[in-house]
Amino acid sequence: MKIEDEIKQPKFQSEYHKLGVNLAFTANWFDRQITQKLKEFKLTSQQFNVLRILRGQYPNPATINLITERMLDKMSNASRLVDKLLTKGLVDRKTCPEDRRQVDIIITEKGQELLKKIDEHTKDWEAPLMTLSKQEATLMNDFLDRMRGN
Amino acid sequence: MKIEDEIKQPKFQSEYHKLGVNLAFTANWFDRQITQKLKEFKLTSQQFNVLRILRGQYPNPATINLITERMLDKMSNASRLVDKLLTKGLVDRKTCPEDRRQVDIIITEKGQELLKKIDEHTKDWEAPLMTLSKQEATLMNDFLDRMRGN
DNA sequence: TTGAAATCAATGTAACAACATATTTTGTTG
DNA sequence: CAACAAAATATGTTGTTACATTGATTTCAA
Repeated sequence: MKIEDEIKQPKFQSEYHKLGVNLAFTANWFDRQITQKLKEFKLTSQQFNVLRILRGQYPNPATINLITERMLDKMSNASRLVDKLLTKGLVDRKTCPEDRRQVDIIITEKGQELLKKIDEHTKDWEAPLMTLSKQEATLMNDFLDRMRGN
Repeated sequence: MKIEDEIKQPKFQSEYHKLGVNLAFTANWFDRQITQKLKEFKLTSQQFNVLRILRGQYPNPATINLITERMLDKMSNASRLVDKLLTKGLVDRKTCPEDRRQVDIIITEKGQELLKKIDEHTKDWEAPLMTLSKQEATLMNDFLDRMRGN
């Protein structure tokens, strides 16, 4: 459905204005889908994001700093997200011996298994994106990159 | 900067996976920019969104339902957003005489003036989007629409 | 016409986000 | 080495979001 119909706004001031609205709306829509799917696994999309970062590091530990650097939403509080994952037993946390200001965080076996189970579904979650051809996806990635500035 | 560098992830499983991440990241980045700019006017981006919907209706009133239908984030609580705008004197609210379950909400003179002042800046806020040509913006709007499914 | 169902908005609540501040440890410089 | 700055993380606070529930009004059907 065209964005004009989704939010019942018959016309926009410009193609650019429309793009801003469309971008916000679509991203919100997409995130909501993912959030919904993750509910089954009792994870928020941010927790999922962190968990995947930790898997990417495994078997090396990650610090809070490293996690923050790689998160999609850099303002959110990695400390407290890790707390949540810790109480679920999905990560281990201990203070780094070399620099006791830092903490070393590692994904646990349980965390890896959870991710593996989720992996079986992620292809489906990307289905909406597959309405674009691979060339179009590449082009859109390029557009998005340029949009955030050279 | 390419998304790989932004979140320091050297490669993605597929162009589609990358697109999902890029979409989330860029939209978040864009919203954060707008949020920052709106701070000067003491509005959140959602309040701004509602205010513009009300201007679109003017001089007709809008109900909470109508606002919700047109909002970008349809899950957020239009009731409470209107509350906020009310205490700032940017909107008027009274129960609809024809159907006393509904409430009629209208943007005030003060609200219109605020929007007018903000209008002077919105072109600048769209600057990132203007790194795309008009054709590219149109194409991208099409991609986004398709992505949300025919 | 009256009672159940539907509609519209408001509210309660738990979790989360944004931002500022505090705490602990390390680095630096006179 | 002492004192101060910087770095890394944690915590406090205030406001917001998501979702469920409630309360009021209208609609509709028996």
